[in-house]
Amino acid sequence: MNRKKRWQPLFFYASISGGRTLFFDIILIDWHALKNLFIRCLLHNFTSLFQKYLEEKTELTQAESERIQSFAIIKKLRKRQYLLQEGDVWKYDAFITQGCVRTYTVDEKGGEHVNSFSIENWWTGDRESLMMQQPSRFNIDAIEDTELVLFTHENFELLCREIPAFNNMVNNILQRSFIAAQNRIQASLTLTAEEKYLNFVNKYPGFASRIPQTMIASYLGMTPETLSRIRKQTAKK
Amino acid sequence: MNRKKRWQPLFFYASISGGRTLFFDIILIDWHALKNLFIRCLLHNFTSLFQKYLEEKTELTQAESERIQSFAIIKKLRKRQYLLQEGDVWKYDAFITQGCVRTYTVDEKGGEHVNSFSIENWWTGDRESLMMQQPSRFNIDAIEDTELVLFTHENFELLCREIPAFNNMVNNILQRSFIAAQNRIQASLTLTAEEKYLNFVNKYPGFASRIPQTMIASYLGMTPETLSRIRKQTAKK
DNA sequence: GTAAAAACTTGATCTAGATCAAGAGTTTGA
DNA sequence: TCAAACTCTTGATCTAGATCAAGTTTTTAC
Repeated sequence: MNRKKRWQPLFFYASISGGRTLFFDIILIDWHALKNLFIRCLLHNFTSLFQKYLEEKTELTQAESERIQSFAIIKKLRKRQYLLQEGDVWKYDAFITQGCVRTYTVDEKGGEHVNSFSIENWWTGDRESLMMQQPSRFNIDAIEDTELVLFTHENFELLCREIPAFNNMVNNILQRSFIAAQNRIQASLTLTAEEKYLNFVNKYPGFASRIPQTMIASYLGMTPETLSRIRKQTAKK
Repeated sequence: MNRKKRWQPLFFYASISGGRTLFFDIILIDWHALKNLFIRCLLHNFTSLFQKYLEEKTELTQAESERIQSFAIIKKLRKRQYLLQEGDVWKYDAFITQGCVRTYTVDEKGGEHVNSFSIENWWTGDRESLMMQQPSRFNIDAIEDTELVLFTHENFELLCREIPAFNNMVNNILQRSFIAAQNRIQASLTLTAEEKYLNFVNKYPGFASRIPQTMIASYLGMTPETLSRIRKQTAKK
């Protein structure tokens, strides 16, 4: 299992009648950037991903769906831009339509500890700050350029009360988040560093190639050096 | 902060008019057992604690409250008795009225890893097994003699649908559980063994004297030996 | 296009906490 | 009531992963 090289060859060729293949060119291409480009081209309206998510997760009438959309606030983040900074009170429920975001704390020595990653089709934010209306201990910033749909918490609660299907969806997400957190605790208690990494790659395929290793190491509770060595070892096998 | 001795002296004496004190006797007494005895004497009906909890957490009509009680299944566990065993599917929502329970996994070497403790006024069970209707990876057993109120999940969901206040309470618990799990992850990533212990004692005063050290060590992700040494060190200060 | 800043790798050394072992105290159950 | 089974403590030793340091590659920004 070799490290995915960022730049990879792309071959251009044409198949001509008679079975011969005419070779044009090879260029080196950054697959990840290309994929992002495609996704952007396809999404003429980037909230449509949220629309699609709602359709999958819930059964809404047209009116309900429009009601939800009417409360949606669209937000774009450039890479490294903050969504939430430590000390601020978080006031939203946030759904990611495109991109990737990390939630982390900074300790007194300046070390960053990644608490979670969130990508398209996931929710992000600080529930504790939101619920208790207290300053957040977390920072949230964008790992890639990111697009979100925000709801103020008042609107969000209103939607929960008005639309049972929406409420069910929220409940469901919360349960899954809790289960995921439980599993993470379990992993951190029982697994070795190597097992933690393999478990992560296995559970979230795609994350590993998209998120800087330093951050993954932090998420898994180890140093970047250790992760680098583990990757080297596992690549051999 | 010295280790709490299980058997402690209790002095019997009387104050006589004129300021003299008449001394009777000293006996050694197990405060913990005595406390439990008192609690049991006071609770002529042990579901009343659940009743009290509901009254505190929610605003229910008399009818709603009776409806909830009508679905309640009372269960008693002796110390060490299982509530759930690995491989079984968990089908309830469970509220503890008295006692203490632990949730843990067993690894292939036979080592036990405590995932959580739950005491009076808390909920317990395996959400993952319940939600996905799949065999549980967890064991739950009683650390002390324990009394619970169970609801089958169907009844529980019925109550959630019927009684908005009940639904809100459940939502609230879930949010708090999720926040607690997040904080635990945070602690396990950032704190040293000693800090983890102090954080635990600080956050859950009362747990430390009630739960065997081996289990606390496991919960905190360290060996009993390490915890023993930490306790010795912090006692000095 | 290029210099500065990040991100990643590799090696040498160190340390918090694990493991192993053995004794003392406590609880359990026939 | 007493032996067996836990639970806790303490010491000696070991090790996974941290820390420190220096080189290489990749990304960023002017």
